[in-house]
Amino acid sequence: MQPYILIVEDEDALATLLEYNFEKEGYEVAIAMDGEEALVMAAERTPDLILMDWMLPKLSGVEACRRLRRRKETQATPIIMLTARADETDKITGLDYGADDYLVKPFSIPELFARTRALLRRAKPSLLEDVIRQGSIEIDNKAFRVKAGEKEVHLGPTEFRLLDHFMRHPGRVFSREQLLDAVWGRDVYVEARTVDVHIGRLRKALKKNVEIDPIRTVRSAGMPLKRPPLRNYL
Amino acid sequence: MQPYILIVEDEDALATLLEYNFEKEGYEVAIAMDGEEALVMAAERTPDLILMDWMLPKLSGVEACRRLRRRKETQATPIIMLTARADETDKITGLDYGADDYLVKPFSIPELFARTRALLRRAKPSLLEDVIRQGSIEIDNKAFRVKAGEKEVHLGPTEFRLLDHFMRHPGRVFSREQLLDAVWGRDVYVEARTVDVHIGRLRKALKKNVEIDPIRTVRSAGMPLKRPPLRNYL
DNA sequence: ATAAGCTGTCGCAAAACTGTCATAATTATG
DNA sequence: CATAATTATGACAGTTTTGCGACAGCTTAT
Repeated sequence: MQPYILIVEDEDALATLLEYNFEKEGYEVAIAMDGEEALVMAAERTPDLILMDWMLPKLSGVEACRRLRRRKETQATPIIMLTARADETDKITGLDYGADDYLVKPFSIPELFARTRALLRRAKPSLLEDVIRQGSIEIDNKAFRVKAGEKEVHLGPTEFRLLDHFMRHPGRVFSREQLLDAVWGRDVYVEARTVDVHIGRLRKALKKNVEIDPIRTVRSAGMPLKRPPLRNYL
Repeated sequence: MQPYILIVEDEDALATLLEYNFEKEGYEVAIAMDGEEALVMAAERTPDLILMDWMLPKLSGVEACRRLRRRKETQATPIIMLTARADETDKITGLDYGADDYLVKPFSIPELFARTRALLRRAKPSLLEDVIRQGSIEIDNKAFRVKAGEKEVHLGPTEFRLLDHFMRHPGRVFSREQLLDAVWGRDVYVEARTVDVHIGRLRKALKKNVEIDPIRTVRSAGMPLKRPPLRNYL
């Protein structure tokens, strides 16, 4: 499953920016606007990682952090602190507050991702697992293998990446353009219909071992709509 | 449906860049090259959000902004200002000009998206909502799925958009013309009666799993009145 | 150099959707 | 209750879009 991240940030713009980026990266995101809300939300559903601002209304990040540590469920949950002042950083990672890492604003999104992944890898390696399962299909990014049903299936590189993309975004519908962007890469000039061909190849390869077609086609008609999408199932 | 954004920017390169990115992100985009055009276009069709350059030919962004605020339709429309100079920023969000947010050039596209989403969430949350439930019907815009009762229903693109439109405006009555505008798109020439046919198809599709007809017909007369409507029920 | 595996394009057939009409049903009205 | 208005629907012919086999160009392994 996708890692579930709780972002605790009162500044709307930053919260949204983070939410946007994390979601795009494949995380499931929730936002709390202050320390109290954070505690409530964390209690409701234990996050896999918490991203918390140092300064927060109602209940400061420090205090929230401390209380989270007291609860059994969130005791080991990785917490990354965001702080505006570099001179606070020492204290943060100290034993006092129990944050696992910190970033000084402004920070770069890629760096945040890197640290997030690092902590997640340590705390919940399974979440970053290279093996994704979806229904009766299983894809292993590390070993470059795919199993459908029980048997192993051989896919070409492109089909593999395509399947991987679908598996990482279950249930979502993508337009040919989006798939080209995500699977072929931006700035690659390929005919949009080419996607169809590869979808076809992927389907054919999977079909041999799987009953129902895992890929659903969503049609869109001409004029007013701009999305002729293709999507992953379950 | 997709949020409709009006971009007011005279510099062609930037305008195109923005258009490209927003469309890719799933927005419907229109571009105005100067302040006057912006006013005209905003009057023609009220945008869900306006992105406006600070410096514009004919009518400055500031003035355009002010005038937009005077009109009832655009009074609450979120406006993001783009400015080249950081030292102007204070004034922008001040009460004087009424912009809701601003960005200093150069800005990053993700940040622009983030702020856009933030403002839209505040102003029109329903626009960003992916799944809408209404009674026993559920429509998922991300996955392009519709559930009625418990079962999944397959709809053609037009029926899907039609249902989506109804679901987003529960209880409201629309004339055939309004539906054509909203669902088919402006400037599409289709016989008004065609709406009936699609309503029929939609009904038939839903009927299979839902007891009562969720779409109510409201009759009205021809000439003097402009509303022979069809509407969504609860 | 040859074979084998992949890729991106085409083109055509199949399938899915559309918009109109004509006709049946309904609802309003006097 | 009969008539006029309006909407519901089945049928249909025309389009648009997707599925897919065929093919030629490349790259890599042998």
